[in-house]
Amino acid sequence: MPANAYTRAKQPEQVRRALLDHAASIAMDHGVAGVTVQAVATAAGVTKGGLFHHFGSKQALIEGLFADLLARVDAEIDAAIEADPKPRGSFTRAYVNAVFTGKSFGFATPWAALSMVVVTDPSLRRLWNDWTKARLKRHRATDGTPELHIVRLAADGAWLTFVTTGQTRMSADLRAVHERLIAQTYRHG
Amino acid sequence: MPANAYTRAKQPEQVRRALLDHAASIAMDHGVAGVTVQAVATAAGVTKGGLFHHFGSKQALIEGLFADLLARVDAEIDAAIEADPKPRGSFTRAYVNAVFTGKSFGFATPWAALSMVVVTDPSLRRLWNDWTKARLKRHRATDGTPELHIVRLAADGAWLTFVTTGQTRMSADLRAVHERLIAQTYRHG
DNA sequence: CTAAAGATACCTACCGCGCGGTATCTTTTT
DNA sequence: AAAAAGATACCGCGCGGTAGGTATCTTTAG
Repeated sequence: MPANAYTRAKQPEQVRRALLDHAASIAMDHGVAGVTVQAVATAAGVTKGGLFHHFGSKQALIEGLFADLLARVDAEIDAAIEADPKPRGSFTRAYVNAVFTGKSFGFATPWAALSMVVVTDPSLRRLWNDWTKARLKRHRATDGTPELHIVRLAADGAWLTFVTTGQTRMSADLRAVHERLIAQTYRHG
Repeated sequence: MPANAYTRAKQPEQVRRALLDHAASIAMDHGVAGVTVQAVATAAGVTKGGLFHHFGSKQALIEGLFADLLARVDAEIDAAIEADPKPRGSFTRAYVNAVFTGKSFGFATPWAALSMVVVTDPSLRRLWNDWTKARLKRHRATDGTPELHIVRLAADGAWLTFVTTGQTRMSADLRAVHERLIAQTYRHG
């Protein structure tokens, strides 16, 4: 009934969420270059001014998006580790599975677009490095071997391959690599 | 002696080279975002108009740069394969060595910055994919096993790690991974 | 309970900047 | 003379960001 966006009910939490969600969506559909302040605001049904109220700068928006996505990955990996009966290599398995078939970290996620800007942007790079570093320290007892390290690196490489080939679905080749890497986490060094 | 760039001797080949070289240099120093038409032209001692005479668009400049760098990598890898006494895994070894310590493809090269735009830009992506595909087909007899595939993927992953951590030199950790991967190319599946 | 007062949410309108690109001119080369 | 090489001056566009207004919500004083 408002007809005018001015007079509608104010729901800051939902607007903030909408901004993050649409930013992620745009990144997925049109690449990171498509993530402009104007585009995100419009998609979320808000003006640029409104966006800048929630995020003081574009940088802040990107960092917010990144942190949001990272938190989901974190939860997903924790859940996977907990469900894994075998402690040794459990983190590596969770990580590999997350990369290949994860709901929040797999190929068909905003990460595909976002991972590129992570490389570019120093502050995002720091967030990512802190995360990996903390994870590594935390699972050093179960996943500290060089063999498992290489397995994780290979998963990263597969990820890179996927991104550069621009596929939308996993090829049979990648599936084979996935299986092989998982199997490798059960081998003893 | 010219004082005025107008009256200096014209050497189109060298100017073209200078444009590509400085574009690469800028990409290394200031990231891919720093590679603007103006910046490249100025660095090469030419105006924008001059640059556009050699490259009809920025896209053409980037593609030219990419092709140029790729050609060097190609040569380096060919040389490494030829110098390798053992045929089995020779391409994988050449590739891994190129990634870790290569003069034209390693960490301290313009590739670190350029690889990001490769992911973004569809046409560059195609060039890269064609290259890898051709290489893979060519060395299928000696490097076609899944084990070697994973080794190459791990090298890519290590490369990604290096880029995201923003280091300028190789860590001891990465050196260890390098050795391990090379060793793995000598193992029989 | 009510209404003023303040904070919060959001919009409209604008700005400066640097980008890629073009048109046209001058000089050199062939 | 003609073509190539390069300079100069300009343009439009979209970007991130700002200023100041107007709603709605929350708190508090009477």
